[in-house]
Amino acid sequence: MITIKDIANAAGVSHATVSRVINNGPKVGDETRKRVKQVMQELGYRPNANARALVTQKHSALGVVVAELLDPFFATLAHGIDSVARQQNIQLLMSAGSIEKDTELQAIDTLMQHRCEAMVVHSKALDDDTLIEFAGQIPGFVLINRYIPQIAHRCVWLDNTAGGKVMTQHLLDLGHRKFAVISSRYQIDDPSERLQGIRNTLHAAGLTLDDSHIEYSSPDQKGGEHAMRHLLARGVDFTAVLAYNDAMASGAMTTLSDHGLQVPTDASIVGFDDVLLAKYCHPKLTTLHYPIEMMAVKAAELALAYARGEPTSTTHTYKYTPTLVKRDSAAQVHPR
Amino acid sequence: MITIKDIANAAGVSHATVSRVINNGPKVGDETRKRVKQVMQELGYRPNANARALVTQKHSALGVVVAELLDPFFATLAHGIDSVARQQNIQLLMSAGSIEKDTELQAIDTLMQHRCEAMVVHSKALDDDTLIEFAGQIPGFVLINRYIPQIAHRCVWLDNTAGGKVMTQHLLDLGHRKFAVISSRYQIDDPSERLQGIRNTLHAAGLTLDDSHIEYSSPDQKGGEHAMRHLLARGVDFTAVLAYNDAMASGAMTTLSDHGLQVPTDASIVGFDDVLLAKYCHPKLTTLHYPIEMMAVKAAELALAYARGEPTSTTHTYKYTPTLVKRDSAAQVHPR
DNA sequence: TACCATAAGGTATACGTTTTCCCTATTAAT
DNA sequence: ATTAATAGGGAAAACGTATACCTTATGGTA
Repeated sequence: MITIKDIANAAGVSHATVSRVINNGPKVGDETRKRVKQVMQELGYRPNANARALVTQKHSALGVVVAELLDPFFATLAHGIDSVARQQNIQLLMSAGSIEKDTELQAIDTLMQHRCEAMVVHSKALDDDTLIEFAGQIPGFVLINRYIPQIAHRCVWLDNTAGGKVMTQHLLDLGHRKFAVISSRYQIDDPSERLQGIRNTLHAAGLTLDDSHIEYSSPDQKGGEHAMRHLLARGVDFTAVLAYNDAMASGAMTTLSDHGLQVPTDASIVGFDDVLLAKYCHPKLTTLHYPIEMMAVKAAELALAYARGEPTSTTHTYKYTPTLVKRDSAAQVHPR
Repeated sequence: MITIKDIANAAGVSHATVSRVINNGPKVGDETRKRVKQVMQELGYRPNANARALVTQKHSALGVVVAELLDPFFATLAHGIDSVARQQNIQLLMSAGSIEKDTELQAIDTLMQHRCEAMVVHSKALDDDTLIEFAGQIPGFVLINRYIPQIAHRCVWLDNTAGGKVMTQHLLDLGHRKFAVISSRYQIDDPSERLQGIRNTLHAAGLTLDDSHIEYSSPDQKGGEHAMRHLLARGVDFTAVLAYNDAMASGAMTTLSDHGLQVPTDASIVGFDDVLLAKYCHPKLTTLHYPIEMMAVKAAELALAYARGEPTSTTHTYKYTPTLVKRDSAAQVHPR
């Protein structure tokens, strides 16, 4: 592999000069600059990124830790990050953390070994303290989909409680009074925050949500089917279902349909996330749009800005709110 | 950041010994080894991956170039690669190449700048010669979804022609004789190969496919809708539709439904890829399963093996064949 | 006892950059 | 004409690690 010295020899200058040309540094004449560039071109020089990172003590790449690449939600997230990385001509170092403590930890650790200065992390398994410590060590450490007060200016997050509120209010407005909830069984904040939003809103309307009307399951299609089967088996009385996400909502609809129940005639259902699925399942899902791509872009920009040491407002915080997308799965309550 | 020398001092050994401990090298006594490890633990030592890559002249990461992270197809691909990377405890360097010559070139170039030895590349925009040259320079250069004879042992690819054949044969078996094809307008090999398979099979059955029965459009939902609109507008007579992929098939179904036509009663339709969408659209798509995850795993393993210089069979080639998944969108031809 | 093989570990160099400090002409200022 | 400033560029150190080569005990063997 051809190095800076080869260029220096071929161009009859010192390797310092070549380095200056590469970095558009000062102290090199127009003519020399041109000649060196010419030689680099001819010899097909490719700077050694590792040597560079070593001497500058920082890796130029943007590190990304997501839970699971397969999930369309994370694909969208990755896409958002990629778009700013590409725009700023920056490489992506990506790992999947699979919502397990060890894996997430290891993913971040590897990034640190590369002396990665900017990273966007989606962590659900690690505790606040651990993340706060990382934030202290890594200039461009930004969390996505998580809010930790102590490092609020490093968090780009969704207001789940508001989401719970919006979806519930929509169903209330449609005249529904009997609710069932299909939630995620994972012990992360999101489900409980959304549930809280739901509870608050029902409470304000003079209703309460009995625990027996909540079913917990895995946050995917299968889990949705499963949860709905339980709800029906237990004879829970409802006209509206609040699902943790679109996948669960879609699964629930499958089960309803298997039992001869029509959506939205016999029951309304509202999802969360607004992934592709929501548009293509039948009936089309009324759901909450999760502006994840927008959030990902913000997170990436933030991470890179912090890494560069740019003065970013520490007071400003990055909260996003999901918005209602009305489609066909939720309708006016059907009079019995 | 704490280095190997700090460890050496604290443990009262030379930094060479510390390095040996890190790499599980020989020439270090059990006791010393333990002590050094202890110190590393205490001081929270994190090896500098850049220094390492510099001195060893190679980056340990596995490079990945895909077209577009958003596409579930590539998400699945990425997932397959990630699974082997994780298993072998290797980091992923990922870029999106977006099927543009420059971007793909730049993605590979960046990977080379990092002296990445193993890479799985999905390139549709670069020409054979360019890729052959990269293969010559990079030990672990593996192409996925592309076949180039000169570097056959570096290619993990799908037999598109066989795919075209299988889908056509299935519809023939169901009694269909009037076909329409919805293809991709991109000038890459896949569409024409699949079309070739379709043509061959029809020919063997004594039928021909008139050019007017083929509609080219962008390979997504919108493209499928658009193509089907054209087909209907032009009054093309068909009972079966062969779509380039599931997204187009799904779009085509939307248009059919908008025109009051039932699938599969009025027209059968077969997709390609078997992405999530195929299972969740309505009716469920009969399609060809693209074993992309399996292929991605193979490609990643291959890339890493080549990079390590392991003796891999140069004679063996990695061709995969899509398999038919029967669902609800294709049925016995309806008697008029 | 003398010799050698071996185990354990140290010394020093190289990897390819960036960057600080220094040197030498040339030009501008007095 | 002399000095100061500046532009252009070179020499060398540093980044953190791996490793080839060297040194020193120690134990075994003839």
